[in-house]
Amino acid sequence: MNTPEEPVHERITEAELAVMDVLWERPRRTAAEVCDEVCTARGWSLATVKTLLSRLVQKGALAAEPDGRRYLYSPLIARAAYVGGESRRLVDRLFGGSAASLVAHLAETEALTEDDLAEIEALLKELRP
Amino acid sequence: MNTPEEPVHERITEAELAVMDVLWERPRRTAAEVCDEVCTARGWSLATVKTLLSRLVQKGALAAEPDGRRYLYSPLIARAAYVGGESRRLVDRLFGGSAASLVAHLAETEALTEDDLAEIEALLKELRP
DNA sequence: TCGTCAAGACTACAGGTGTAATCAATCCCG
DNA sequence: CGGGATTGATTACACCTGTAGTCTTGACGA
Repeated sequence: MNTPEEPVHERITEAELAVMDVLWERPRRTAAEVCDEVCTARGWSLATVKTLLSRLVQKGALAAEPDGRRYLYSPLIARAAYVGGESRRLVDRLFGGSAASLVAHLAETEALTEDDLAEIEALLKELRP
Repeated sequence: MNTPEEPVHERITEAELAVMDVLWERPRRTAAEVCDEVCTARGWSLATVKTLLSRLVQKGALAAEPDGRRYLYSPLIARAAYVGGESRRLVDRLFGGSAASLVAHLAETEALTEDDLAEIEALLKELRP
C-alpha cells in the first residue's frame, strides 16, 4: 500500500504555479483572462503568460480546450494532489520523511503562532477523538 | 517582531543540498571526503562535487578554510535555518502562509501516521501546558 | 631531482526557467 | 470590405542546474 503515485506531469515551477493557482480558482479561462489575474501582480506581459500556459500543457498539467480561435485552459491535476506531492517532497528531503519532524520544527522555530497551535489542537481532537 | 530574516545566501539546489547535508553532519571536510560520502550514492564524480562546493562557496552557503593546498569546507548557515526557510517558503507558496493549513492537509491526506499524530499531540502538550 | 598525483580554477555543455518578441492567421469594427 | 486587434505558434536569449572534463600548479615519493 501507499504506492508512491508517480505524477503524470513534470514538475511545476514557481512561475507556472502562479498560473495554476488562477486556474484552480476558476478553470476554463483564456490566456488573456489569466493574464488579467496575474500580469500586474507579477509584472508579466501577456506573452509570458502564454509561454507558461504552453509549457504547462506540454507538461500535462493543463488541458487546452479549443474555443473558437483560442483555448480555454483548465488544470488536469487537482490542487490538493499537487500540494500533497510538494509537501511530501519537502518532508522527504528535509525531515527524513517524518511529517511529525516538520511540525516539531515549525513549533520550535515559532513558525507556529498561538492561533496555529490552537487550530492544530482542534484538528487533532477531531482526528483522534 | 518576526523579522523576515533575509537569507544571506542564494537558494540551495537539490544537488547542492546533498553536499550541505554531508557538511552539516560533520564540517571541515575536504572535497575528496565529501565525495566519499555522496559520490557512490548519487553516482557522481569528484569533479561534480568540486563544482557544487565552489558554487556553494560563491553562494555564501559554505566557508572554505585553506588547509595547505586544499580547503576544508564548512556550512555558513545552520541546517535549522535552512530547513526553516524552506518550510516557510512552502507554507507561503502553497498554504497561504498558514502552517496550520499545512498540518491540516497532511492530516487529511493521511500523510500523518497514527504515530505522527501521537507525536504531534505530545509536542502540543509540551508547548501549551 | 623528476615525474606523477592530487587540488582547486576554469571551461563545457545540454536542458530547464524566466521573460519576452515576432510571425502568421483570423476575427471584428467601422 | 479592409485594416487593426487578438491568438496561438515559433523563436530568442540569458541565467541556473546537473554533470563533468581540462589546465595549472604545487607536493611528495623514489
